Amino acid sequence: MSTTVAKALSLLNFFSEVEPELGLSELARRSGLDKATVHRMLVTMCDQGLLEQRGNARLYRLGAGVLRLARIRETAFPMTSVYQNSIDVLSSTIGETAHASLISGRILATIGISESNRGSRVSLVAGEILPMHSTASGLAFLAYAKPDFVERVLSEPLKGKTARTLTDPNVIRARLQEIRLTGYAEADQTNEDDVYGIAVPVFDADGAPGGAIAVATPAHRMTNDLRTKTIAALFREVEAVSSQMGGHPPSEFLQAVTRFTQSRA
Amino acid sequence: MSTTVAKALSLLNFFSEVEPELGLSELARRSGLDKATVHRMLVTMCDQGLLEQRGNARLYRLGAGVLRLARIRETAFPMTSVYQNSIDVLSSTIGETAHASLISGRILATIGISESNRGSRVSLVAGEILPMHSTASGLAFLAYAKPDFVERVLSEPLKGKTARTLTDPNVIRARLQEIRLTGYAEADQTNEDDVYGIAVPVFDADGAPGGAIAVATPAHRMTNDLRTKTIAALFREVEAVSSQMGGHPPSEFLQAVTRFTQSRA
DNA sequence: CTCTGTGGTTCATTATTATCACCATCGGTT
DNA sequence: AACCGATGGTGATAATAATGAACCACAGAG
Repeated sequence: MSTTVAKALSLLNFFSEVEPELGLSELARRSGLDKATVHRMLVTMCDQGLLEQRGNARLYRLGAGVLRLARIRETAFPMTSVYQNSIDVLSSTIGETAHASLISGRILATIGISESNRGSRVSLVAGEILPMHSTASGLAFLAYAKPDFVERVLSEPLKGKTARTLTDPNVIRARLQEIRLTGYAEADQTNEDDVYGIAVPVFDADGAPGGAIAVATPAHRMTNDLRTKTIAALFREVEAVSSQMGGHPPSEFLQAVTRFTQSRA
Repeated sequence: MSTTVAKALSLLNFFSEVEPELGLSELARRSGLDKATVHRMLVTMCDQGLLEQRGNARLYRLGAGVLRLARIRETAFPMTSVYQNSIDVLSSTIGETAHASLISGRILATIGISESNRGSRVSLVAGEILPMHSTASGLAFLAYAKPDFVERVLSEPLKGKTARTLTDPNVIRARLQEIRLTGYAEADQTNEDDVYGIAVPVFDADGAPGGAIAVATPAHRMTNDLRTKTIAALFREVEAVSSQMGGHPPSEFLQAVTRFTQSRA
């Protein structure tokens, strides 16, 4: 994080669906960097198209450059379309909100959402960053991530999002071991009150986790039946996604899936 | 361009639909930067999610971070969807390939393509950067851009893409004046042989040009009839796009449109 | 009219960055 | 095998670019 490029790019993480425009002082405050420093970075990022200034207004927003880059990536390596397909299936069959996330550097980024059409449902914001330790998706990813990646995450301070969030690294390590045995991760109100999440990792061609797909349910609505139904659906879709993108889940994961399906029969 | 952040971000411009993955040495060569420098930049950009390394392979490609950023921008300020709609209409009514581009920093980036379904048609690559001086879109944009922007573009060396490319700044300035009078720009094989482009600028809420929409036709197929038909369609769509996005074309442009429609009646 | 916030600028100091040389590895040739 | 020319990647030092405090100008609130 000591490089200037990293500092500049980290400014991009402050933009979100709910705050798509930010001012100079605001960004300086949040990043902890000097106003002059931030200003220079913003100007160069505008110059490169990653950001742009709202006409007369002084606020900054994400620029057209990100649209172009995303388009290049998506035409060369279609992933959002594949994931979107699967989470659409999930939300319609389960009747709850589903979402997909991909590892982006060291953070997990939501890249697809499919909300259920029920009146009461979990609502998510596009492009949100999922905490690794408190979300089902994060835990599912961590369980299969490289050990040094896991340790880097666990060495950082783990924010308690709710009263039930796991913040003890040792407890989390034990949890990851459980997840490796079952193949899926659960987050019962550990990231947000009243939200029960179940997630499954998605793997790339090298057997490394590339992200996760998940279903988020209002906690009070979760039953044992819905739980097994959701897990089965997630396993089905992770299989579909893997085959479409040439992913190769590790044998450890495939065995867990087999155990689950056999125990149901 | 002297700042390190700009140098790092400029590396992103070497990725394209046809070359979605690039190696360290290749990027160093094209950028003219030192290998070690480029390597450090690539590592930090990977760390920030803008890039990622293809598993075991050494090549770098655009990361999931750009997908996330694009999603945030698109949900907050939907533009690609609006543009896509218009160019779909264009390509189907005219029967030729249409595309849309947005200003991204100092470059014009293709963010939407709608190819015609004819056997012989102009084919475009997604995410391509359009030269300002040799494409119809570029000229249409320049004609309404701020003078200092125009001069900055014209002060750089202008590459002759074909035998017919305009490279003399003074000739181009005169051309921009003509475009302001007519409201549309034409590029008869000035960017690519056998390609005849017609473009119209799109304006944002402040009356500044934000991009362009264009129709590209195989040059041999262009007739006076097709020409006027295309221009009329472009004017219709730029009006549609403007109203949907709250754009405000300057009076100079609106007058040119009026002159065109009256001359047809 | 002050007070406090904003976006933006300047410039001496300092810390980051660029550069060179280097190493390990791979694949094809001789 | 030995060689060659690529490749990706690494470290130390010289050179450069980043930093941060103080500074404007402006706008809205009291």
